[in-house]
Amino acid sequence: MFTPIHVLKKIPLLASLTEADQENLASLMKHKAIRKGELLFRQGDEGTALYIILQGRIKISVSRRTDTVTLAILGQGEFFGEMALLDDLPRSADAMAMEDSQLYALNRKDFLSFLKNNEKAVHAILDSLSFRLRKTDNLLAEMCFLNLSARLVIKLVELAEPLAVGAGKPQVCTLQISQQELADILGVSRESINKELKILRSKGYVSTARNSIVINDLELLRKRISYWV
Amino acid sequence: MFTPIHVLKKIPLLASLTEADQENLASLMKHKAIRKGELLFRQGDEGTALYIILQGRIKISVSRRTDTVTLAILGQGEFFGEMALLDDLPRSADAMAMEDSQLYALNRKDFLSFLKNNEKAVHAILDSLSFRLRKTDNLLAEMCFLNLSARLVIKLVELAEPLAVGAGKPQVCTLQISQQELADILGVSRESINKELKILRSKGYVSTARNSIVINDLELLRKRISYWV
DNA sequence: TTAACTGCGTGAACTGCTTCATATTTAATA
DNA sequence: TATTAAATATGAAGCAGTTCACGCAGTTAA
Repeated sequence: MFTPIHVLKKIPLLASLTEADQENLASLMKHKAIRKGELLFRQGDEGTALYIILQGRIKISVSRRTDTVTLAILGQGEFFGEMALLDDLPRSADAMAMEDSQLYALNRKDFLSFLKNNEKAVHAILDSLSFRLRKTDNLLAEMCFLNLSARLVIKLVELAEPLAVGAGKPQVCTLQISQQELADILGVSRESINKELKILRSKGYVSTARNSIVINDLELLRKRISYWV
Repeated sequence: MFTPIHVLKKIPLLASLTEADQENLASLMKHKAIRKGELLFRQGDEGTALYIILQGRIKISVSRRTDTVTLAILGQGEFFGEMALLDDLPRSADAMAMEDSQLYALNRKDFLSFLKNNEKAVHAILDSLSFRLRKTDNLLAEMCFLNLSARLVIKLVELAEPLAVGAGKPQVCTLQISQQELADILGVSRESINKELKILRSKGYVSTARNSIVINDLELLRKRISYWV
């Protein structure tokens, strides 16, 4: 069976548990594999479970007609889907796998009784909700205050940050993302993204290819942000 | 002393408490009066207390240079400022009194120990954070999907809803708000709001005056929303 | 009772982003 | 390998909302 206990240990939500409790909880969770492009749930669905990402990336987004706006992209160790369990309202967004992914699913009943017995887990949830609220508020402010050029650079750096671990100079960083996905994240058209990337390319900040953007020097982009923020 | 216990009883956060506990908690809280236009705290401040609104309206907003975007307007019975207490980060926004207001302030230590001893209060906090997160996500989606005409009507109805209690037909409703304030809420310029209001006025939906907008028939506006949403 | 200020009303010019149309390149698959 | 589909590239036209400029009316302060 697939039991990556080393992943569980890294999850803040579960960090407070003893190893025995972790294993115990793990046995309650259902392992779930999902292929790129598949929907885990969609807006309006009843919320039945919380998900923890063992591997892969999950996109949380809201759609209307043909338009889509991406609220978050979550990766290994992060969890999502707890909101509908807490307030008993329908799913507020879609959750889709951006790549083949491995998840743990914890159903409503087990999640709530887990919360009841683990004060630290409650704090982890409170922390995470606070964090997300701050992030969304920020996003809203950015949306109002900054134009696309600025928002794109900020988002590129944000996406690159977790990938740029090495200390080499210059810090090169490859984002596996399509222009359409970037457009959805920033709430603009794909063409606008393309136009902005052209400018960044001409200035040597990035190189682009199909489904990828290479940041040639992350530090340079970081400096560029301070112009606006 | 000013002890509006009838207000406390209506606050979901405290509803689970016995009357004795409510009085006890009330004695821990500091009463605070604040005049229109005064700042309770500003972005970047250290978070020292949670506030409960006894009377008045508090605007939560973020500013940059001369621009402002309003994240929420809170009224009687609502609480705010808990985020910075939960995650120990600086205030993420400004809080300003839109009118002379009466508040209760509960300091960090008392709030956290209150949470520790009241499971239901924890749930109230979780609920409220979930609710706000849903609301902000919605706002972001609206911002991306809808033009100003739509967003303005939606916001007018949202602001009018709590004031329109009577069942008279048509439901008339007066909003005490300036065009600048509306503009800040919707993240657009005052001139744009003025232009849209002119259209709504010409169609008979609203009448306007200095610092006020009268909705002539709330139901009519509600119907108008369904065109877009 | 002026004077100064604040909030509203409005037009003109501008601009950032959208939409549409059309190619081109690259990857998937029959 | 040929065919199809998906992602990128780019320009032209349009439009929603901004900025700036100004006038006006009601409200507050001197």
